[in-house]
Amino acid sequence: MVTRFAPSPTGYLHIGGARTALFNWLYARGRGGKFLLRIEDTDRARSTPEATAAILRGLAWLGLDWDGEPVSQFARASRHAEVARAMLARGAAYKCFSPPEEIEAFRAAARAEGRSTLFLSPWREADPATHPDAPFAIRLKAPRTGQTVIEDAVQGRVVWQNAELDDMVLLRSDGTPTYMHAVVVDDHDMGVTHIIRGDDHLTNAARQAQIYAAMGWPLPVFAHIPLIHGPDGKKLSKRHGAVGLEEYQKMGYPAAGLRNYLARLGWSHGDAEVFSDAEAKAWFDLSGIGRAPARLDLRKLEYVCGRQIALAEDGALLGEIEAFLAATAQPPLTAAQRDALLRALHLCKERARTLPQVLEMAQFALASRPIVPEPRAAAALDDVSRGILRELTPHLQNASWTREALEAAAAQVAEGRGMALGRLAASLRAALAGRSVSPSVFDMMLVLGRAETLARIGDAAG
RNA sequence: GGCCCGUUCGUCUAUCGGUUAGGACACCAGGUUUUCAACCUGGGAAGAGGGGUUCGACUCCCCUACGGGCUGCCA
Repeated sequence: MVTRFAPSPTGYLHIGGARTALFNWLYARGRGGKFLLRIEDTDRARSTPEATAAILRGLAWLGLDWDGEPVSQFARASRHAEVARAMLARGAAYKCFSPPEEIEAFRAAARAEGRSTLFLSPWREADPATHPDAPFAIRLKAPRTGQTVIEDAVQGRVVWQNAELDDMVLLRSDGTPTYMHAVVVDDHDMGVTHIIRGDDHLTNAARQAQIYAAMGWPLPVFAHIPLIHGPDGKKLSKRHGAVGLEEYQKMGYPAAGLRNYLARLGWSHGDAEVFSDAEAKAWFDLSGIGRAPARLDLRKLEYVCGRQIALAEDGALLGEIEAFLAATAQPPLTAAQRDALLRALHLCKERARTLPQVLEMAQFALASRPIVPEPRAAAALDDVSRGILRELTPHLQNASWTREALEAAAAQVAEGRGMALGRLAASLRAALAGRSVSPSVFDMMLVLGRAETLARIGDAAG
């Protein structure tokens, strides 16, 4: 089986498009099929190489790998024309000499009078001998009676009366193919067996089915998925905030979290909420896709991302962090920082929902001496606190470097002073991390090691 | 205007004729805690409206309302 994602390169990769791509990818990857990419760049005015690059970059970041080289629809124009001529030859299409302005005028008048705007070309049954020597479009000779039926894997059986569908243009009078025709020819030639796309194409499916029928090509399975809406239930647009996938990357959502969240948006597998890619591939099925549009909920996205961060392997998480730093134009990690981060990551995963939050928690490992405490942390380093830190120092020098021993040493000193361990911990946190929020102070000590820990405490205690 | 699709807690959803309508996010209360989180326990919260069909409808049919899509020699 073969699926595909076919975006128009007219801008960034839309979050909705990313989900469509994800569904196609999951379906193919879960079944040992192929996932192809086609760039629908026939609109020369709006298509740009930059947009194509942005889309490929977005898919790569999301972790959706495609098979083979991306296909350019524009590059296949001659093939589209060839098929249109073949349809002409077999009588499935005809030359229409009606000038576009004339058709437009007809439609305008029909609309104004409340009549059907369905245009029936007078050239449909014309004798070729009467053809003028003039520009013509090639139109599909669509059936005028009966029905066109799509057994949609998501929407169910959808029926159109053929009398309500007009003869669509396949090839324009300038010889270029229309979108409707190019899509069918490409999907057929690429061997696409399952078309999973937004339900804004549901009506198009009827017209495309007519082309498949005219060529005698087998109809692929259609699955028209509902679009993603904004929190207000309206179609997702820029006024809702972020719509481009790259914006989500820059906000620090990990790709694994986005994959998980997006998969659950409009699709479900029982009560499963947080799952791995392997599980998603194994479970994903067209029958699990809902029919109603889903709204984007950033809070749940964050929750899922938090869980995925907690579940991530350190190496994979490090990769996500480095991609995040690059995407947000921050300085890359030094080799020493990489090592330190790798050692500290297990302390930061459980308590972060986004990558910047991981970095925030890992600050103690990334920073180097002298640690300059933030104002909030500095308050925990008054004269009394520094005295206590000095008192604690010899205990730490002698303690075995285990969490239990370190905690016992601190508890002993705190008790001796008749103070709560929490207050001593705050001072240690300020000395070790320079922050008022960090992982457990004893965990930080284990990661930093005895020498670094004592050096930082010495710096702070004066 | 015509055609087509949709409508379960605030949000994502389960249910595929018989359930006290389940789960998750969010929210509220409590617990745990060296910070922030995380985590644990408990709580409130839903079938758009109206007709049918049926012993019995969230589930099937019809109408209405409200959303959305298509209706191009755009994609």
